[in-house]
Amino acid sequence: MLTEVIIVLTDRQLLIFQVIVDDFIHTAQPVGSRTLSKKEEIFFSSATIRNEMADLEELGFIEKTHTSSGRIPSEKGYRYYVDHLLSPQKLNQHDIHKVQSIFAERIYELEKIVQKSAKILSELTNYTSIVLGPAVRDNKLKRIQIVPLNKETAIAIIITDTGHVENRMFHLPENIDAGDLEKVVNILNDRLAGAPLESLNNKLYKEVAVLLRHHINNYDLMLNSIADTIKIPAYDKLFFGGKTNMLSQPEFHDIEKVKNLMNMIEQEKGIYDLLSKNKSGINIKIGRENNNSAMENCSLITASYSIGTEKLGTIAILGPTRMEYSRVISLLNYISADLSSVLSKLYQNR
Amino acid sequence: MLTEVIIVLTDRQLLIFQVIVDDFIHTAQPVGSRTLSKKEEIFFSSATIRNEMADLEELGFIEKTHTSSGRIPSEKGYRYYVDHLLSPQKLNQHDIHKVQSIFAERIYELEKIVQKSAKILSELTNYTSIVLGPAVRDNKLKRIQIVPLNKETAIAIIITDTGHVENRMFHLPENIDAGDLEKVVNILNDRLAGAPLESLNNKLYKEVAVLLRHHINNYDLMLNSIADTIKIPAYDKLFFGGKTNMLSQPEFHDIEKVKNLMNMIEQEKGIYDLLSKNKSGINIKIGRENNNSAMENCSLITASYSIGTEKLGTIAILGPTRMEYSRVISLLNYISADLSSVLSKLYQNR
DNA sequence: TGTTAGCACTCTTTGTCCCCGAGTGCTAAT
DNA sequence: ATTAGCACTCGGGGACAAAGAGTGCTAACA
Repeated sequence: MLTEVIIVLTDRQLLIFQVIVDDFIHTAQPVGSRTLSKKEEIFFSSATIRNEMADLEELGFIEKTHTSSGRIPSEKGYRYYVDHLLSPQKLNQHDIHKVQSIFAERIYELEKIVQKSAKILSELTNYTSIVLGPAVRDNKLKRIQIVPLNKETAIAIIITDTGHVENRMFHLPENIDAGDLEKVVNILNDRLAGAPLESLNNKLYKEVAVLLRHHINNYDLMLNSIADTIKIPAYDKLFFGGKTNMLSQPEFHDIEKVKNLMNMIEQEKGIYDLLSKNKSGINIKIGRENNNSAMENCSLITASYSIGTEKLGTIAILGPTRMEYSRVISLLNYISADLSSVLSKLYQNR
Repeated sequence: MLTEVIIVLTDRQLLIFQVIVDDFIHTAQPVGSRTLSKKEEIFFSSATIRNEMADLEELGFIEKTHTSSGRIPSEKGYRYYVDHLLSPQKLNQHDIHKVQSIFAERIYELEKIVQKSAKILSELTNYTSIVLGPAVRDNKLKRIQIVPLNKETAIAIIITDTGHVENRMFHLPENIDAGDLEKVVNILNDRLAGAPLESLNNKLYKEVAVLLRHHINNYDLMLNSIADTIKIPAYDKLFFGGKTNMLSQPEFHDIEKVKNLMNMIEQEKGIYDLLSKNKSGINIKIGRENNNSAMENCSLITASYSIGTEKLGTIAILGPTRMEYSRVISLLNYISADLSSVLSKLYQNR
C-alpha cells in the first residue's frame, strides 16, 4: 500500500465498531442493532446504530452475511481493529503462572523449552500454536565425533555451541581403521571447530581436503560422506501445539475447510513459508493476507524470540480470523520476551 | 472367548455375506436385496436373498441402519469375514514398485527407513499409517561421549549398536576440568560398552560409582547427571503417515468423531497403548475390539517387523471398519517382510 | 439537525406435510 | 425350495408456512 488513505471515524462509529468486533469475537454470531443497543456501553437507539452501521459497511469495515442479517467484521475491519483499536490486555495471574511453568524445571535443551512453550501456548489460547526454530544455521561447530558401528558403517555426530546435535550414518570406505578415523576426527575438529555451520562445507573442501589427502587413503569417499553429514538441515524444525483445537471453532464445522487446513499443517512446508518470512516483533496476518487458500478464515500472529539481538526463531498462534487478538498478542509478547531472556542467560556466553 | 460356537453357514449364505461386505467396503452404502440380485455372481432372486439376509441378520453378521434399509456388516460380521473369508490379494505392479522405493536409496538410518515406510503405506492405502519403534530398549551401548559446551554445561551423547543416538544436556559440577571429563568418559566406556541400555542404570551405580569415587571430586553430582542422561526413553517413537486421510472417509463427516480421533492421534499415548501390546505377526482389531471410544468406527491392523527373531517394532494401518482388509493385510505383510529383511542385512552383524 | 419510533420488508430457520424411492417381510403361487 | 407380488416402513427432499431477527426508510420529535 503506497498511498494510505486516512479514514476518520467519529467516536460513535468507533465505539460501535469496537463493540461489534468484540461481540462477534466471543459469540461468532452476526451482531444486530438491537443486540448492540442493549449493551451497557451504548446509549443510543437501535435506529441510530443502524444508520451508523450502514456507514461502517459502506466504508468496508463490516459486512452482512445476507440482506437482513446482523453485521460481522470484514477482513479490512479486523485490520483496522488490530492497527488502531487494540488495547493491550493485562494477563491474569493464571496465565502468568502457566507461562512461568515453562521455565520452572531446569531444562537445558533449547528444543525442549521451545516445545513446551508451544504446548502451553495452545492450552492457554485454545488455538493452534506453532513454533519455528531455533535456527541452527548460524550455530558454531563445537565438536565432530565419528563412531564406527561395524566394519562398513560409522555414525558422524556434530555438536554445536548451543548444544544442538545432528547425526547421520554413513558408509565407511574400505581399508579404514580406527587409527585413520581418529586422525580424520582430529583434523576435522582442529580445522572446523568454532566455524559457523554454514561455512563448514566450504571449509571442508578448501582446507580439510588437502590435509586428509596426506594422511588417509581413499580420503575422497570419506570426504563426501562427511560433507553429506554436516549439511545443514534445509528447514528448521516446526513444533505444534493443539493441532486439533481448530476443530472446536464453529467456523470449522465444514469438513472441507478442516481438511484443507489440516493438510496444510501436515505438509509443514506451507506453514514454514508462512512463518519464516516474518520480521522480528509481532506480525499479524489476517485471512487472505496470508496468501493461502487454506487460511481463508484464519489469522496468524507471529512473534520472534532471540538471543541478544540475534533472531533465533518464531513463535506463532494460528486461529480463526475471529480471534482474541488482544489476548493472543499479550501472551505472545510475554512468552517471547521470557523465552528470549532465559535463552540469553543460558547461551550468550557460549 | 472360552467356548467357540462353530457357526455353519450354507454356501449361499456365505456367498451373499461376502458380496455384501465387499460391496459395502467399496460404496459405504447399505446393500439391498435388489442390488445384490443384479450382481453377476448371484443367480437367485431378490426374494431369496431377502430370506437369506434375514437369517444372516439373526446370526448377527449383518444389520440394518433402520427398519427398511439395506444391510451393512456388523462388527461380528467383519470379524467372521476377516477370520474365514479373506482371500489374500496379490499386490499389483504399482504397489510393489512403491514399496520397493522405500529401500531404493541407500539409507542407513533405521528411523528414516521406518518413517518412509509410514509415508508410502498411507499413500498406497489412503488410510492413516502408524509405525512404532524401532525399540531401543534392548540396543546395546556402543559409546558414550561427553562434550563440554561451557563451564557450566555439557552434553552427553550415547550411541547404540544400531546407530541410535540420544543426547541430553546437563549441568557440570564445579571444579571439573577437561581431564576429569576424559577420565569419566573412559571409565564409562570401559565399563558399560556392549551392555544393553536397560542394564546401564544398574551397572552405573553398582560398578561405575566405585571407580568414579577414586578419580573424581564431586563424583556423585556427575553420576546423577549421567544416570539421567542414559535413562531410556519411556516410549518408543511413533511415526505417522496420512493423518488427514481419515477426513475423506464418509464415516467421518461428523466433526465430533473427527475430533475424538484426531485428539487421540495427537495425544500419542492412546495409540502407543494400542500398538505396543500386539503379538508379532498380523493383528486385526475391529471397532470396539480396540476398547477405545474414539476408535468406534475404526479398525486397526498391525504387523511387526524384526531383525532375525528379535521383534523391533510395529507397523500399522488405521482405517474405518469398512476397510479393504485384504489389500491392507497383503501390503502390511509385504512391507514388514521387506523391512525385516533389509534391516537384518544392515544390522545383524552389529 | 441529529435522534428515534415505527413500519414494511427481507431472509434464515424451523417445523410440518407430503410424496417418492428403496428396501423389507410375508404370503401365496410356481 | 424358489420366487412373484404386495402391503408396509423409513429416510430424504421439496414445498410451504410461521416465527424471529434483522434491515432500510420515513416521519415525528427535542
